[in-house]
Amino acid sequence: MCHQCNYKNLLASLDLEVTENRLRVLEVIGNNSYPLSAGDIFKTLDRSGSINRVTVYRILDLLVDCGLVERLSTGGRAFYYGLAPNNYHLPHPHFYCKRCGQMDCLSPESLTIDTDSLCKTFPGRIDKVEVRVDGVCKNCMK
Amino acid sequence: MCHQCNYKNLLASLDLEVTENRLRVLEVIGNNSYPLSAGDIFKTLDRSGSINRVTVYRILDLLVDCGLVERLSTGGRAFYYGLAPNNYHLPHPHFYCKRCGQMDCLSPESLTIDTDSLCKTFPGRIDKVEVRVDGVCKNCMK
DNA sequence: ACAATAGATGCAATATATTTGCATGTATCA
DNA sequence: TGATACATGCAAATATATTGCATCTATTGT
Repeated sequence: MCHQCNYKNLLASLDLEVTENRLRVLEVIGNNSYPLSAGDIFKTLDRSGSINRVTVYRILDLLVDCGLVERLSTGGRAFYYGLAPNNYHLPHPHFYCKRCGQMDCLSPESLTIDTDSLCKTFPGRIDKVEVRVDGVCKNCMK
Repeated sequence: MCHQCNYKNLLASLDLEVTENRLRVLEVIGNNSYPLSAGDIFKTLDRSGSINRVTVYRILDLLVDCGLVERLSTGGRAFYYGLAPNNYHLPHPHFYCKRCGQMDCLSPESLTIDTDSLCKTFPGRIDKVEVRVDGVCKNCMK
């Protein structure tokens, strides 16, 4: 998703303490081309150096709250995490394979949606619009 | 969502045994104007006459598998269930209030999305496209 | 530099939603 | 009518996430 972001600066610019663990979580998410579950992230990190599962959850909550990371719901039970949309990464839909559980990013143009009129008329607050395509991926179709 | 459906016929037409419990689950879902969680459905049913929580889950799985009911993911941990789209109920997006957890149906026109080109070019199988708007509802904004 | 404070992390326990195994009851079919 | 398949219930297990509390670490004010 993003190989050029300076995660240290990103954290600092949001007045968040720049800790090793936070950087590691951000890097795993940012270096991956598709969203990962908290469990995936934990496993990856724990291999490269010990970390507690709860710490991962807490850092994910933090990063979602501050808008750096996007929490995606799947057709399955776990949330998946990817870099949040920003100037360089446009919002885009995701594909979720119900067979292998992998989530893929679809291109921002693959499914376009006009949210303007809804946002104008909706009598509450709209934070985000999530578009997820469910099915079976190429690999699992074989 | 639907007050005219004949649930007995619906089940029978799909070669499913028409049991009291299945009818009750279908009625709760169908008579409600917004999707409900398995827990909500269980509580409603258990008040009007005993039923086991697991039975509710199993019936929901069955109804989703046979296409009568749609399983929706939320920004929260539980799935919500509503009548599946059909000739009379067009597919439509949903609004999820992260504060009170209520899910509402949005009109099919409120957010339109063109899935044709994706469906034609996607190298796997596409079963459904789920569009969810997250935010805070009118009530909770007060 | 140093004590005081806030924040980050870890560990154990807990919560929540869902699923599984197995026993029993009920409907359907030959 | 008996055999079989399916539906249901109960208890236990599982998967994911959260909380409480203790401890460690970084930051701030002096």
